[in-house]
Amino acid sequence: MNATCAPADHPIHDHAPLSEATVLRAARMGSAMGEPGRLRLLALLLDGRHCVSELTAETGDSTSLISQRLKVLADSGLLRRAREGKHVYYNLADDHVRELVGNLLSHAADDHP
Amino acid sequence: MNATCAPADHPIHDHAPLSEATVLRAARMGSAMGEPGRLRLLALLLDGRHCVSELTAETGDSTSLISQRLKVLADSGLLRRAREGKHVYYNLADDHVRELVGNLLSHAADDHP
DNA sequence: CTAACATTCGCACGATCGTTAAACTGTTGA
DNA sequence: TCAACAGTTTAACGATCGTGCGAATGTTAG
Repeated sequence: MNATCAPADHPIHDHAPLSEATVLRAARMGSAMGEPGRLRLLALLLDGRHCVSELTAETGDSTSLISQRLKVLADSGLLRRAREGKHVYYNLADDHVRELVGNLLSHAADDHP
Repeated sequence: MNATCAPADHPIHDHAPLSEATVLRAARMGSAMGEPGRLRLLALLLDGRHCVSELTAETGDSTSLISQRLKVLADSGLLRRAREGKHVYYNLADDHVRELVGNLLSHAADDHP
């Protein structure tokens, strides 16, 4: 019945206006970052844009697999795609994403040194 | 054969020393954040600690389900757990995590306004 | 012991991952 | 123009993993 647990201990933060759609979009991004293979691609892309063949060479995975992973990342809004001749270049969507990925990796890095 | 795609266009960023273990830990966190139910819990916890029964009341989900989700979040390193009498309080692990979750949600919020 | 709060177990269902093979798309040279 | 080719994407399939539910099990206070 009674929902209050702590006597009086409410830090009073204002909720950002958290719509359901926002939660879904954020979860999609989190989920996209939440697989080692895709996260490794994001890490490589912190250095700047790369084309699919570069990424296949750097990771050793098949072109098909890399392409599928890139699609998930792009669909979630983390990557942007640009065709240039025979090659397709992928890049982090913006600096906000760059910061997000950087923070995630750095937090994981100095979590248990 | 030839791996170079762009003539000469290398932004020269220094890689953080990105160990495999770091990638796995980061992916685990991303994956934990990557499900709407769990992300909603993280959002609620931005305001400060909450006990399981509070979260159950605020979300309308079953205690069992909330507890399972909290376990995934805690195991990934995002949450800390503290028992206090009959209640178990959960809180974001640290300010780094608070920033991470905040960034993810805010980026998703103003992505497609 | 009982009641309140929380966690864990077993199971069914759906989602996701990687592989293989086929389909596109754009470039190059006869 | 057309055919051959490199680069990339898509489809189909089996295997694996994750999610949520309900029941059973802990844990703590009175």
